[in-house]
Amino acid sequence: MSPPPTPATDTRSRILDAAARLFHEQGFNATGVSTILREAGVNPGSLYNLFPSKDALLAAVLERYTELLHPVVMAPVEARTSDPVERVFALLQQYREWFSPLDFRLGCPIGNLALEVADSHPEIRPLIKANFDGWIAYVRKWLDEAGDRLPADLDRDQLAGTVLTIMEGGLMQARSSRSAAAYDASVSQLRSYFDFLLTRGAARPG
Amino acid sequence: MSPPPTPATDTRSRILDAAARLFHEQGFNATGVSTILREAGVNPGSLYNLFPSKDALLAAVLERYTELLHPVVMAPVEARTSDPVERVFALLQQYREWFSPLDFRLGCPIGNLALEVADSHPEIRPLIKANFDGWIAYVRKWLDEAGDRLPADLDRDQLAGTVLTIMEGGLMQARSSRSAAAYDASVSQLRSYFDFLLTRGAARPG
DNA sequence: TTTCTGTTTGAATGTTCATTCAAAGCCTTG
DNA sequence: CAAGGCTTTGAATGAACATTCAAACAGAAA
Repeated sequence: MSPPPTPATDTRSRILDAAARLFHEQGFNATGVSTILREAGVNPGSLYNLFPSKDALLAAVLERYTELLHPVVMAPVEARTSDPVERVFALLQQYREWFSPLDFRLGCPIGNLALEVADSHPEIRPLIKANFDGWIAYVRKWLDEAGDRLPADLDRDQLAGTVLTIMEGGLMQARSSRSAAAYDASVSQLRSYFDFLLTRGAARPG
Repeated sequence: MSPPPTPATDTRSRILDAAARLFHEQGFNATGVSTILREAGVNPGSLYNLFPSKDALLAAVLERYTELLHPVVMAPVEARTSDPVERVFALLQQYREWFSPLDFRLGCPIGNLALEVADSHPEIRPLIKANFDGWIAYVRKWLDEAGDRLPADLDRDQLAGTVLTIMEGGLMQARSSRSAAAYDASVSQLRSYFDFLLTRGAARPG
């Protein structure tokens, strides 16, 4: 799973760290390779020895996000609560806690890239989709684990996707207003919807 | 309301049309001024005579979107149905009809810019927020018009914001997967939530 | 016709961009 | 120690970038 410890591993990590941070803070197009080089403490030749192009570096950053989804995003959520329904809201709460200290100046690193490079970089789009799919799969798993607390006729795939929709759409508005209110509003409405679903699940026949 | 017909009015329109289209298709940073000039059939001096900078041009594009919100976005929706609740879903349906013919290659022009330039261009962010606020205000108005069909204790501001969340978050996923499914899923869950709210409104005491 | 204001022309500017490459260095293997 | 292959160095390259400006032009006013 982890690559062999060749001399370039450190360099590769430093580049990926710097690139991921800068792409998140400034966007892909607005981040110059020279800035990545400076922040990573590396020369152009080293970067281009490891990554054939800036686009390939972006691809590597997105592959890394996929790898980090469990340890960085999902494991802390699952450690917070064991109730599958509460895990959904713990996940949404975690994003709030990550971004509200910065007044929502940054958005979701994947979502930002999704809107910036989705149709200009055909080879990147699948990597973004893979991140979204992985994220949704966890939510979907939790909804499954909720079993018959949720209505039997509920489309759980749809609902899992909607949780991501709420997170991304809410974060976008929070960023535009530099305030948590819009994010909280959407999460609060989702909670209200879940309350309804749980009532309907509890009232099931048989 | 409309500017006086000075000779530069046509030029200004052509530039704004081209810039709006290109920013939507390619993003702000990925669109070169030279491309805008070519597509608008205009020379650099003309553009810089009317707009002091590329950033100022972006600001003008966003002001124009604000002006077009009613005639282009909301009036067609209000013409489609007079039922205020159905207008919410007609609005969401309209975005689907705009973007599905292009396989969701483009996203919401405002949303795209929101994530791309929100924190690098401080003077632009309020213009994005104004667009969002105007959009939400229509939804909010419709929710008001629904009167006691909706529960009295419903936070209608929150719900109106959530409708935008669903649109933006759904569109982002539709773009990443090049498919309407993710968008439809979120709209469908919102419909289910509205059905619940309408039931609860109808069942009100008194 | 002359003057004036606003508009357009388009070549030129200087900067920043992603990328290249020959040379030097390092580290492992024989 | 010698050989060979990654790895790093960092100056150099050419393209694309946003922007400028002096000069030409257009149309209205006097």
